Amino acid sequence: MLKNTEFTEKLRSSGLRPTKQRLKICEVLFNREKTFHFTINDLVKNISNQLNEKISLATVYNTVHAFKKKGYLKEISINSDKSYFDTNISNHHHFFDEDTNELIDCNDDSIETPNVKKNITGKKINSIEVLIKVATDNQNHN
Amino acid sequence: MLKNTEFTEKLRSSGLRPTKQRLKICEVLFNREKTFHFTINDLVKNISNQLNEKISLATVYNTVHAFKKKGYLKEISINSDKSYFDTNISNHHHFFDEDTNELIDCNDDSIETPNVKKNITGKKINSIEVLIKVATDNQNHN
DNA sequence: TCAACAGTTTAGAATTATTATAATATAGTT
DNA sequence: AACTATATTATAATAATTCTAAACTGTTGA
Ligand SMILES: [Mn+2]
Ligand SMILES: [Mn+2]
Ligand SMILES: [Zn+2]
Ligand SMILES: [Zn+2]
Repeated sequence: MLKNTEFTEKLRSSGLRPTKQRLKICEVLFNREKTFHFTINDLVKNISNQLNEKISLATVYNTVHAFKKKGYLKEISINSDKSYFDTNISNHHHFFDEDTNELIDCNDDSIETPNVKKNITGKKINSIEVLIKVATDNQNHN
Repeated sequence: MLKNTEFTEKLRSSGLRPTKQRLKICEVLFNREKTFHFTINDLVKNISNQLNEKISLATVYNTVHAFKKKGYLKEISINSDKSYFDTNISNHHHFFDEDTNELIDCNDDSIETPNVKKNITGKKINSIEVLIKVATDNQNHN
């Protein structure tokens, strides 16, 4: 549970001005026990629920992208409809529940990061991510 | 190299009427030595290049989704901008070159499908896919 | 053979996530 | 306080995708 002044410091130290919009978004995103996944729309709803003031949609996009660039968020693409963001910035993998559209972190005891035996020449590996799609086992034969 | 009559049979056997649009799309997608990845826009361009007639965008979308539903194509989400489709329907993994936005199949000697040690209760695993993002190793410190 | 009908194609409109614009406001600095 | 770079905002623009509803076509069975 970071305080407001700590967010201020964190933002300033990464070259982002601690505006009241950014501080509020920090509260919503990082004042939590557990990490979580969200869409921009989820975040906009959370902001108007948990806080009195409104933050413009453009600012929410700007801030999320700024936080991603600074490494405070990760972006996850499951389908082309919308982007998911993750406050868990550690290297980890995901289950995606196709029934509920829910994204769930894999623990280390669920799966291990696979070993890349041959990489593409001249390229650096930026990330290795496993996505496990699951659904209820109802045998649909359409 | 399948012939037109073979595509006709394939379509009919999966409950899709072999219209001339679908047969043309089959030619463009499946009359190849190697599998490949494409976007809807790529496919539309290929159609107007390789063939005389034009197929409406709505039909291209309809057909690609129908083929995906029948298991003749796979959809891959790398970023939220657009969907990629894959004529390689086998279980395999991908490199994504962030410099060129190119999607490249992993061979079995590049990576092995990771083992899922614990699945979510009551759910069936539909797919396990690894995505390796690579880029040129130029040390950008912005 | 051919009428009937379900399935398909199509142009264009609608939807939706995201990005761009450009005017206004604010934070940090002197 | 004044200055300047940054940030916010409402709104417009963009772009991928889906929807609509009218016209067309493949299949079937009388
Ligand atoms: Mn889709
Ligand atoms: Mn994006
Ligand atoms: Zn996660
Ligand atoms: Zn592939």
